[in-house]
Formats: sequence, structure tokens, C-alpha cells
Amino acid sequence: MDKILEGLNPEQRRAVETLSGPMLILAGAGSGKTKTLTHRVANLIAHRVEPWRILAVTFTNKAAREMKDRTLRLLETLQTGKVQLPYMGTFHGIALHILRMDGEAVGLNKNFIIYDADDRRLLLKNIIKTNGFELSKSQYRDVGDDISGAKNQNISADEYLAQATTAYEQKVAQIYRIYEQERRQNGALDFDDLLLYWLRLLDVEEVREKYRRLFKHILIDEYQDTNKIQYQIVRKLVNDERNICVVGDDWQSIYAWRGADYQNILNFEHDFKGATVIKLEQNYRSTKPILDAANKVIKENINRTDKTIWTESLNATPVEVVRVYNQFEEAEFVAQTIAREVAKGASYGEFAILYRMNMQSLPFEKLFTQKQIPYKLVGGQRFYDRAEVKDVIAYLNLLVAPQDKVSFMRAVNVPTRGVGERSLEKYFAGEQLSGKAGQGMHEFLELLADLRTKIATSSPKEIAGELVERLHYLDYLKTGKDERADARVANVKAFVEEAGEYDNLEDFLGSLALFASSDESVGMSAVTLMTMHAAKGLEWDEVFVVGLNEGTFPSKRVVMSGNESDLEEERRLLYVAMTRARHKLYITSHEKTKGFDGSVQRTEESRFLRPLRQDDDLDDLGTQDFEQTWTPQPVKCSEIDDSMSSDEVQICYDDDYSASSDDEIFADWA
DNA sequence: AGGGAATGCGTTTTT
DNA sequence: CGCATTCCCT
Repeated sequence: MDKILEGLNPEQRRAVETLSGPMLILAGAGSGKTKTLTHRVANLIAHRVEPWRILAVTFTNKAAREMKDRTLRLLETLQTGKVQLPYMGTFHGIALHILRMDGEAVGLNKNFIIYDADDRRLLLKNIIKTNGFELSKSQYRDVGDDISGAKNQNISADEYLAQATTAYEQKVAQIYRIYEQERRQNGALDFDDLLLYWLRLLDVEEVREKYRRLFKHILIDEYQDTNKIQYQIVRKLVNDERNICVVGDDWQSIYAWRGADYQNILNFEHDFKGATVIKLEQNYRSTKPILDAANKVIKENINRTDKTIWTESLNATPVEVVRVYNQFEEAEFVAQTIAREVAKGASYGEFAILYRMNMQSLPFEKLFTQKQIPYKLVGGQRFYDRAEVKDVIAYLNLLVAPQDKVSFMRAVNVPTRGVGERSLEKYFAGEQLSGKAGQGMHEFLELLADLRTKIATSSPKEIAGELVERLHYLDYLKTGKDERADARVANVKAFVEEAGEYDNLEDFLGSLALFASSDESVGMSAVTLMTMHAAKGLEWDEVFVVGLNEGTFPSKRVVMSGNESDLEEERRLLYVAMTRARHKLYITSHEKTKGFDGSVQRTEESRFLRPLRQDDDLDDLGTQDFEQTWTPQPVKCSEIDDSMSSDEVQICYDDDYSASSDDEIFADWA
């Protein structure tokens, strides 16, 4: 018992000791949230709550894994014998599990497959094409997100149509309806459906009562990121004992664009009267300069709760705000700073570079490769999204869900079987195929039918292996003139190996779809490159937050729309990024950005940095000589600001420029 | 049907 | 630049 409370501060301790009734934990950045949660779970188990009666929900697989690991470790120090973990996972993962068990109550086939964003896009594309919807490029791009947005608010196609005002919205409503119809026919659920069907399942009384009886304690992490559906699920799941504990921080709400509503956390006390409210405000992660700077940034937001995040870690180096010439220099600055620290004994794994958009990783990747700085890129394309892997997945999907048209279209002509677009149309129209196409289709169907008989008796690895074998898929990949053929072959082999981790095909496919690119991990010590969104919940000794330019961060869309709440969300994102740093934080921006077309554009420093600068400094920095370039050695920073109230922020810029043309400056990385 | 060249366009963030 | 889509030729 003592061990469970060991090393906790009074607030954390109260959160761990108070086990019954609703509880709201407002946990500031770095305030020991995960520690508190894991200790609370351990305490519940110590109080004889059976682990399987505890439901713990997180937002990312990574967070779920961490909570599992840490809870497991803690439990192992407390008890002997086999340790059993609570029911832990992401909303989507838990939904999948529950729907596989009880989905039939809402008309789901047991063998449903899951569409990822890519599958959804293909189906939509097909619908738009065959039904002749006319959409502009940008509309075409937005349809998927708009439908997803509607689903996340529990708005059906009919309801969407009823409230549609523009011609575009009416089209979306129609596409939405057809999409739902075909998706159902294909035996698939998309990400949003996992939540929607879970909610519907909880409308079935017997099922709802079953789960309300089962889960005696519910814990929800990152509650500020719950959307409407998730909120409704939680409301339905909580039983009369009201043992619901939610943890979150409205300052770190960064998923409104995905339907998250941080009002959910602000309304908690209203929704669950008499809730115990605990505020964790002591930060154990970052130094004072970092926290002060982050606080200065977030204070600009009007729409937020008030709180005081503080730390005992006082003496430390100031935050550096650095303005350089262009993206290449920005990378150069980061690379040199890291190299210098590594020379002093730091390891690469202690550094992270955080940016707004995945695309911004490019200059860093190029330079790091050149300078042989080990790095791991997190995000962007997932392993399972590589074309060669997706093709194999399409086949496996077809074994489980023969009626899925999306996978069918994807797989039928890989490798080339003479079944092109025309033949496919004929086939779907029920016509007989002749010649090469007929032969090819026959082989294809034969193979599927044959492998399907083996699902019950063979492991996923055996099935995937046999599939690849019989397709002569690896040979097919090698015959192309693709210089990446070797990598593709390796990917397919790795994929087959991966299947060995599962003992049933449905589970394997389900987990593939829910796997995020940010879940891929690299063991070695390397600099981490990722988006600020992906960085939530993580921490490093030294963090570089890069690309603090108007139009990049805040993003172009937000700047153009001028939407105040979107702007505040971006500012919260910067707050999240800054508070990832333990000892040292660098924030960089660049004067000029090179576009795709080769044009070089002047970029203003992000408005978010204003509170970090003295008022009159802006002019100084805005009027530097842009025809000068940064000389890569040494990094020279001059402190402009010696009149600040504290020494938490050091404004740096480089005044060691030498003349050079834009072409030369960009030549290295273009 | 399918390869290859030409074109054109891109900028959020993710379970 | 790099990718995705389209067009044109075999």
C-alpha cells in the first residue's frame, strides 16, 4: 500500500486514494499525469477491484502501450504471481473489440473489415466518378473530411442534406448517402463507424446493461480531446456508481479540427455533480525558462481556464528564439547545435525537432543524411500504406470480406492479369469476360476461393506467405524498373513476418488499420523528427520547434480565414510543443521560404512569438538585410534583450551574414 | 490493356 | 521538387 503512494505529491496522492464517485483531474503539462493514472489503477486493484472491471481509455496506441507498461511494472512490484492488466486501449481499439463480440446486435457481420483513410478515398473517388458528381479540386479533396466531420457529430446523410445550404453541401450529402450504402454492402467500417456503431450498440438495452455492469471503473485520458460521439459513449457507459475518472488539460486541446470539443472537460462537473476535482499544477518536466515562455504564449488566448503551472527547477539556460535566412539554414542551425552538444557528450536520442506539417521534415532529412546525423522520422506515410503492402492487405481483406469492392478493385490486376478498367466495369455489370481478361479473372477468383478455405486452419502468417508465393509477387516487384524494388521486396517480407504476431486473420487486419504511423518505433539513439501533434505526451531533453512563420504556423488556412478559435487552437499546439522540452528549448523561424515553383517568398515571423519579444524588437528583426546569408560556423547569437523581467528568453539572430544570391542559397537542397 | 511521357499541382494536423 | 493523374502510343 505504501508503495502505491510513494513519491506522489499531495494532489496526486488524493487522486490515487479517492476511488469512488466521479473525479476530474486537471493535469497541466508535465504534471505526472500518467504516473497518477497508473498508481490509481494499481490502487483500485489493491482494493480488490478485478482488473477486467476497469476500463482505461487513451487516445493513441502509444499512450495505451505506455500505460500498460507502467501499470504492469508497478503491479509487479506490488504483487506476486501472474499480474492481470485492466481493459486498456484507444477508443477505436476498444470499439473494434466490442463490436467483434457484440456487433451483431446492431446488424454487423462478424467479419467486417476496416477502411483506412486511403480505402475511404478510393471508394469516394469511385462514387464521384460513376455518379458524375462535378467537384472542384479543393472540394474533391474536402469531401472525405466533411463526411467524416458529419459522422463525428452523429449527423446522418439525411440530416446533412436537410441542413445543407450550398450546392456543394448538397452534393456532399448525396455522396455521403451512397458512400454509406456501398460501405455497408462492402462489409466495411471506417474509423468513424467504429465509434458510431459502438454508440448505437449502447442503445440496445441488454448490451448497454451488460457493459454498465461489467465496467465498475472507467478512466479516460486526454478528455479534452473527446468528440461528441465519444462523449456520448462515455455517458452511456457510466453506471449508477458513477466511478468515472477523467484526466485532461484544456490548454492542450489540439484536435478540434477532428471534432474534439474541450467543452466536454469544462462541463464535467456539471455532467457529474459532486465530482472530486484535482488540479495537478506542479510541472516535473521542464525548467522555469521553458515554462515561463510557454505560459507567456498561452496567456494570449482569451478562451481558456486560468491556472498556474509552476516548477522547482529554477537554474537553467534561457529559451532561444532564433531567426535565420531560409529553411536550409534552419536545418543547418539545428544540425550544428546538435553536433556541438553531441561532441560534448549528449546522445542523439535526447533531441527532437517539431514542426507543423509533415512536409517540413524535408530539409532536415536531406541535411542529416548528408551529415550522417542519425534521425528517425515519425509520421507521414505509414509502413502499411506503402503500395506493395496495401496490395497484399487488399487480398487478405478479400479473404475475410469477399464482397468488398474497394479491395477487389485494388487487387484484381496485381500482378497484371489483363483485367483493366473496361473489364472490371463489365464484370460488375454481370457480363461474362472473354479472352485474356476472362482467363485472368478466373485465376484471381480461383486463388481467392482456394486461400479462403484455409483461413480456419492456417495462421495469418501461413496465409500471407502462401499468397505472396502463389502470386509470384516478389518476382513481380523485381521485374519493374523501379529502383526501389529491393526495398519493396523487403517490405513485403517484413509484412509477412509481422503477420506471425497474430493468430487470427481478422485481428491482424483490424490492428493494421488502427495502427498509426507514429506508432512505428526505432530502437537506436536518433534525433526525432515529428509533427507537434504527434509529439503530445512525449518529452525530450532538448527540443527545436521550427518553422515559426506566418502561413506555416499559424497555418495559411487559419491566417486566411481569420477564425479566432482556430488561431487559439494553433497557439495551444505551440504550447504543447514547447512543453515537450526538459532542459533546453529552441524556437526557430526563417526569413524566406522557397516554394515548389522555385519562387522565394518573404515570410513574417509567427505572431505567436510576439509575447516572447520586447515590443520594439520586432522592428529590429523585421528589417534585417535579407541579401545576406548565414555562414555555417560558428553559430553566433547576440542577445538583444537585456531588459526583460527575467532571463527566461534569449532572442537570437545571426548578424554574421555575407552576400550571396537566393539561387546559391537554395542550390544545396533544391 | 498497359507502359511511358507530359502535365499540373501541391500546404495542415490523425485515430 | 515529387507525386498523381492524364494522355498518347503501341
